[in-house]
Amino acid sequence: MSLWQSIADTLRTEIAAGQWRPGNQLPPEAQLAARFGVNRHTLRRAVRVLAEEGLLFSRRGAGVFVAAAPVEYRLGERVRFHRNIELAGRVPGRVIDSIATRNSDRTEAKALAIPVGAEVHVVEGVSTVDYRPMALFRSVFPADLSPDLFAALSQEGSITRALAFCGIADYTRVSTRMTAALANETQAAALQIAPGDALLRTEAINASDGRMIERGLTWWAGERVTLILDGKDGDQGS
Amino acid sequence: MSLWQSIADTLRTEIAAGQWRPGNQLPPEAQLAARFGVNRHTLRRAVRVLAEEGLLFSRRGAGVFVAAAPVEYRLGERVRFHRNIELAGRVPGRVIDSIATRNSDRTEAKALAIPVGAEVHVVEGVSTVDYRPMALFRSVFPADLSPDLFAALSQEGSITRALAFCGIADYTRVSTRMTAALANETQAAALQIAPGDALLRTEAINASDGRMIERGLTWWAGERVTLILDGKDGDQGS
DNA sequence: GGCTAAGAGATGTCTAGTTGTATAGGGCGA
DNA sequence: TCGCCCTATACAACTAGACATCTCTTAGCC
Repeated sequence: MSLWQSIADTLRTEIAAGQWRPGNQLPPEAQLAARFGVNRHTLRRAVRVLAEEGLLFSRRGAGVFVAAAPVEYRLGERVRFHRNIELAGRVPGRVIDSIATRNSDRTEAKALAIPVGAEVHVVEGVSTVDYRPMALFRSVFPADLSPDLFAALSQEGSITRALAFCGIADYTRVSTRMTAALANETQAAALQIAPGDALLRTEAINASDGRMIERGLTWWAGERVTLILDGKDGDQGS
Repeated sequence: MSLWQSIADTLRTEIAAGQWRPGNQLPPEAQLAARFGVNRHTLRRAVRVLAEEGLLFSRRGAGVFVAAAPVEYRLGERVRFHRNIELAGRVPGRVIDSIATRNSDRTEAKALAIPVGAEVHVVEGVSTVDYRPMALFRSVFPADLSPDLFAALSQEGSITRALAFCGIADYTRVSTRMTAALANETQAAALQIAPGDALLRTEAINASDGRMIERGLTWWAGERVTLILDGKDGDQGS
């Protein structure tokens, strides 16, 4: 067996044994290389394999970390991404790739109970947990909710905060639909998974004061998340 | 006489004449093959024989080197592997194969003056000099020395540094026992010698501030090392 | 308190060079 | 014919070093 394979095995068993806890940072590559008595490149190969297996992940400039078990994401009546992730002891993050205003299509119009072609703001991006991409999202808001919404979405990293800025302090989930899908190349690249990997697609509609305010489409990296529906919450619409 | 034999003879006499000094790197195989006007495989056969004789050793990706004379390893009151080897002008190294926590057996408990079954950390690996394995070691530490010891041992390549990290800045040797043994297959493979070759087995107990902190078992490759006891130091126990 | 600059330290990537190993085949003598 | 020596080629595995890029912390300043 090659050197890097035995190193990978050693690290794997150490992680399995709990010597390195999920979320913990491993020693720097140079130190690990010294410990195993190999060149840094050889160690990196072992780390690469473990990263592909999902056991480790590395952040340039920061270090190598033990990947956490799948995130448990609770779908209740009030779903707040940042709060949800923080409650799980993880570090939430959002990267917004684009914000645009355009005319709604039929599906969006029906979901938001607005006329077909009415203006909507569309926000697209990636949600991260512990600095790893976990989901792609596309949120659609009626443009007439507030004249400030577009600016607020551009400035705030959090949708909840943007809505609060526009006077929408609270909102609840009206319906959630879930389906499975396979990642195409674009999605796979954004989520750092392989094309053809499993995705969990959710469509959520949020309302405030009886008015539909958001239709959120989310594609979750299947292997990194477990969605949880409990109690009476969850699937109410159809 | 075959080509490879005459090449081996040539190299042997050159080494004996001091043309290639101990520790020096030989030209790459390709260059040597060109010099002798043979294929690289033919040259490699000559090198292989000299390596089996102990005159040369090769490191994949690094080169072919002239083996050094036996290391002189001084057993004083303060024994520090890295420092000791560096003082001899060699390159010290340690490869840690495993780190584990388990319950102590009777022998270990007695040596460390702890209750039988008390938790100990056990570090096993290979000590190298000039990138060649020179000894197998097994160090046992009381687990209650410091809660950080396990992590420190995992991260540091040096036991001295790991102990220093846990606040044990200095330690001295309480006793050293030495016996001779024959290498079994496992040991021979790890030390890159032949089964049945001579081993030197030492048992050292180190203490700091009157507290036993380490029991170190070491199996030295007999032909690669000369242990030196001088003055009043060394064998104090029995 | 907040902002900026600087620096140390970490990973990412690239190039180059070296040994290890596998495969295939020619030549030669017992 | 068989075994051994040697050539030839290719690729895998590993080392070595340099440099880019990013992160994180600290110090200094306003």
